Amino acid sequence: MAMIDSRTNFLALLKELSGLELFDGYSMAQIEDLVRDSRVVYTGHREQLYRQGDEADSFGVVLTGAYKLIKTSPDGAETILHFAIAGDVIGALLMRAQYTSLPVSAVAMGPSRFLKIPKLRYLEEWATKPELLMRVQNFVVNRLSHFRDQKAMLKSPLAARVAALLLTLSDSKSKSDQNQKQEIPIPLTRKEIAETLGSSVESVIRVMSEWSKSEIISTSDQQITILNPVLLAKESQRL
Amino acid sequence: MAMIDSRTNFLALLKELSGLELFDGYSMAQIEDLVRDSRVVYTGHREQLYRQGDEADSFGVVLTGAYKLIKTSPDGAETILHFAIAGDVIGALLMRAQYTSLPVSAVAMGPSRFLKIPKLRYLEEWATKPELLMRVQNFVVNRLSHFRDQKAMLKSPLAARVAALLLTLSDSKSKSDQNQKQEIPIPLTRKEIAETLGSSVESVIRVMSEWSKSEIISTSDQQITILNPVLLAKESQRL
DNA sequence: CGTAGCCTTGAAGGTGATCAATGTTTGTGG
DNA sequence: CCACAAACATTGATCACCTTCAAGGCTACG
Repeated sequence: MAMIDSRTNFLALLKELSGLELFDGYSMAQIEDLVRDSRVVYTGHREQLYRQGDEADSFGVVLTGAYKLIKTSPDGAETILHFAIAGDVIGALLMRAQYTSLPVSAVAMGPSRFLKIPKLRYLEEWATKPELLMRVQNFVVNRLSHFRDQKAMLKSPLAARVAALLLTLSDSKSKSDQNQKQEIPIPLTRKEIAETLGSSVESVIRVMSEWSKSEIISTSDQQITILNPVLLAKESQRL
Repeated sequence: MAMIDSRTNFLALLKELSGLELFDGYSMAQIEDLVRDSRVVYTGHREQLYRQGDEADSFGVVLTGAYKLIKTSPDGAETILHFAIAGDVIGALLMRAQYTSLPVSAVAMGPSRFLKIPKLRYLEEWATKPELLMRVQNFVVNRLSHFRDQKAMLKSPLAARVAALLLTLSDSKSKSDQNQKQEIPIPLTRKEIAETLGSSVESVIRVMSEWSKSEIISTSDQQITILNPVLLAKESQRL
């Protein structure tokens, strides 16, 4: 179950927050104001942080681990809309006006920590600071940009779309965009890849096992490693 | 060619702007501050308002008509990402930081008018007003929400996706969501529908001519009318 | 030790893309 | 105002990519 830790060394938390892009340049005191009344939530693997349809009464930041944002169709099919990794902001755009219900669920991928900030805090503190609003927008812009890229690849064969997804996810870190091998920073199942691309598990598996054979990628557990980014990039351009 | 009208009755323009959702509740004087140095741009059918890759040095509001936001792939394929109708804000999220190049092109669908506001104005006026930023965010949220809905339908048959698109576009107006027939407020070709859904013209035509025969929709020129919204909604739910 | 989640492989079948050809409407320049 | 080009709509035939269905193995976990 999700556990709430209200007693964690508060100073340590502030320090952790000040390392995030979102709060870059803010003083500890300022950050303290912004996250007052917030709580750190621990979620285990596959545990729900937010449930689609519930009232949107908080937003927050991913501290460690990752969450997938899922939309569940009436017929039970699930679509993954976004992978939120550490530093990512979730739900901020819903914090306005009256009642809003969550358009998606958030589910942890592996043990993760999330800083849950109450809606009131947003309305009173965040929403009055243009600089902060702009920073939040940054995250939205990134998400929009992913949507754009994925939509533009709708007519490409599945292999190209999978390749592009893997490259994007590894780029998130973009430590060294050399021809070196790159790890994908989140544990990712074939099913999740399929649900992200609107495809079927089996098809994704067929595509990826080819790459495993030709040593373009390798998987152990659910850690995918891109062994040959150059070849994978070539795959992503296939017509 | 695009024409710029810097002498239009300025008062009339202000009045027009004050009728937009974006400026709802703002005084003429306030609006005047926000749009100082802006120009009304006239674009003809199929004419480009913005070109993908160009520098993002302005943003703005659609006054009349409509624009489609297109992403062109290196291989020449075009994907339509968004239909911006009157009142919609375009490009605002790009108005920050240093240099940014436009991720999409904007092309007029029929004769349209656009209020082009210089980047500087955004940075100095808009970006300092939380209330205004939140309003702009509203438009982004809507766009995100469309992306979500479309992505969630990726596994549905083409007919369902076309139906959903038509319903969404007619809902934009959402004057009366009765079972009455509804007009789609923008001239729309089958090719554009295909490019929106990542499909082919021929397939879209096959789907839609069925509906024409069964009197669910009708087309004259490029004006599509939904004759039977209920049946079309049923189509959109087909597995 | 049994269930649940994940991975894999094979076979069959369908949806929709592609190619090709033609009609229709719109727009443009002589 | 006519002729020609460009954009749009349509229909048919073929075929590939993926989905679906089925069955089995593997690992983790209570």
